[in-house]
Amino acid sequence: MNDNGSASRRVSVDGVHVVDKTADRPVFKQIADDLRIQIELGSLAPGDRLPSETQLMDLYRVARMTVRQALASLKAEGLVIPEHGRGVFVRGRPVVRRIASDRFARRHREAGQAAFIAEAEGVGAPSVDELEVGHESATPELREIFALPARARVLARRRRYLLDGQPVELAASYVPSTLAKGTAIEQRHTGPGGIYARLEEQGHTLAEFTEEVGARMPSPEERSRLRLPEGTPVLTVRRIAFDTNGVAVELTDTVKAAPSYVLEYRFPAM
Amino acid sequence: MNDNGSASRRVSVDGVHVVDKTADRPVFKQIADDLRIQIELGSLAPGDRLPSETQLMDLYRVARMTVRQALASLKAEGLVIPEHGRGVFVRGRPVVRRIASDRFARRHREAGQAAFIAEAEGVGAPSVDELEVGHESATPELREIFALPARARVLARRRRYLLDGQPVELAASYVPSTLAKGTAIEQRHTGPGGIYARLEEQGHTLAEFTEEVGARMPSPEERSRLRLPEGTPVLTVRRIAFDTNGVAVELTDTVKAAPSYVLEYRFPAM
DNA sequence: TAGTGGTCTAGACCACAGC
DNA sequence: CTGTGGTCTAGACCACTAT
Repeated sequence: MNDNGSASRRVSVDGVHVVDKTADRPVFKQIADDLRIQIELGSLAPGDRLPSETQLMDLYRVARMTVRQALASLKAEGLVIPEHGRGVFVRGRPVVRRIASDRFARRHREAGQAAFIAEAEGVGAPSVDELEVGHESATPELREIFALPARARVLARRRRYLLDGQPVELAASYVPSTLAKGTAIEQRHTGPGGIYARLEEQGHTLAEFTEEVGARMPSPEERSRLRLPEGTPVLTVRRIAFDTNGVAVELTDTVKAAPSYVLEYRFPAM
Repeated sequence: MNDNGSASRRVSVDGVHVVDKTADRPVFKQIADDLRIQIELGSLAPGDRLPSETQLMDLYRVARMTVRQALASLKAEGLVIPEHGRGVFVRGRPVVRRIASDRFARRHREAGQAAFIAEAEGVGAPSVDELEVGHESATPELREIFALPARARVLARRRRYLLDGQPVELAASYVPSTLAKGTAIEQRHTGPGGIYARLEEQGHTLAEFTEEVGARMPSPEERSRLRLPEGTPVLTVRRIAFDTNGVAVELTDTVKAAPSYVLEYRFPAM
């Protein structure tokens, strides 16, 4: 577990947790290890407050910046969350939302449900926020995916999804302007079944979706829009819808708070 | 982009990048913003060295810890990588490995290729490392998935995968001991086609896989085993193999360095 | 040897939460 | 008001890299 084999020792002498200041392993890492072990073993349970920085200074006989460096490690690992003026708390297990890959099944569209609504079923009250709809010039990447000529335009729909008022997902959808013109896709409300239902009405029967899943750290803007604590990565999903001619007709990029989501896929062993 | 609207200003006076120490936005965030913008705009390109901490102290007229806090933000975002004694460098775009969901197709097994080998095709020289094989008692979670009685045991295979000598993935596979007993699954080398081929030989024809994809920050142990720089999340994939009776016969948990991987899935629009 | 980042100290003042 | 974490300063010594 330790990089160099010199384990941190949890020795208590007169209430002082002794750290070995001469060891190869930095003191702040020893303190972080010590606290991490207590979290993993449950003596510091989810929701519990860690000792205050002042208390930790006394406990380990170190300067405040050393304590803060140990806490910074735990924040970066996503184990604790600091709350200004209140304390540092052990992060609770997030409520995991399982998202199954049948969320785009035609039966949902026919039932008038857009994908996010189908996902949210039974989980909470879904809503949409910060909706921006407009035509814009296609990036080179989008032009390639949609096989569009130079200077082509796309209809972009950017929005934030909320569940019970909490932001959970950022999404940006793109449809070639030529396909969107004159349809409800250009409207704020796309109608029952969402974009996909409107595309099918226009004769673009959908045949297949592809999804590319990745993960990374959020930008500061994404962190604030999703109200993410420090040390929380995001899952990115790029979904492309293809019609029966194998032509890409729609692309959606989504960004989700990672530890709160699990994406489920199933495929035959063929 | 800014939390409070007070933009950081890149004003250069006598070579000093002025930050507003009275602004609401903390100085270290203003410095981080400044550097982030230069990275995003390309005036600091991937592989470039940032100004040294000493230079940044002079540039912004702040104490060293303030500079270090700004750099710590950029590290946590995964934008830069510090190298002791050399400098802080802009992280290059990682080589993305696309992993398609046909990697478990029977044709690969029949061609004698295990999944990781099929994945690595054309990417580099794959190898396996730190292989541990042994029977152990099943966790409650595994007992539930495999529908095993209390005190049941599983065969566990833990290993690290390398590509061109670089660690890229940690994996742990589990098969109920009753299914693995007496087969090559208990051996270090499972033979052509891997575990799945052996299970099918035993009459457990595979029908379906499910995968659950998530992301989180790595533990210190995972960071060191995957040689991950700070600020790098991991993708977690749990795959379960079901036989034609709908019974779970194998489970594999994998942990991959996130920004280097994209998982691809495709499914019909039905 | 000089320059770099890594660790640590001992202070200071501030903003926020809760009594 | 007290206690909490957030920010910042001005030093110090160390370990690593490159020359």
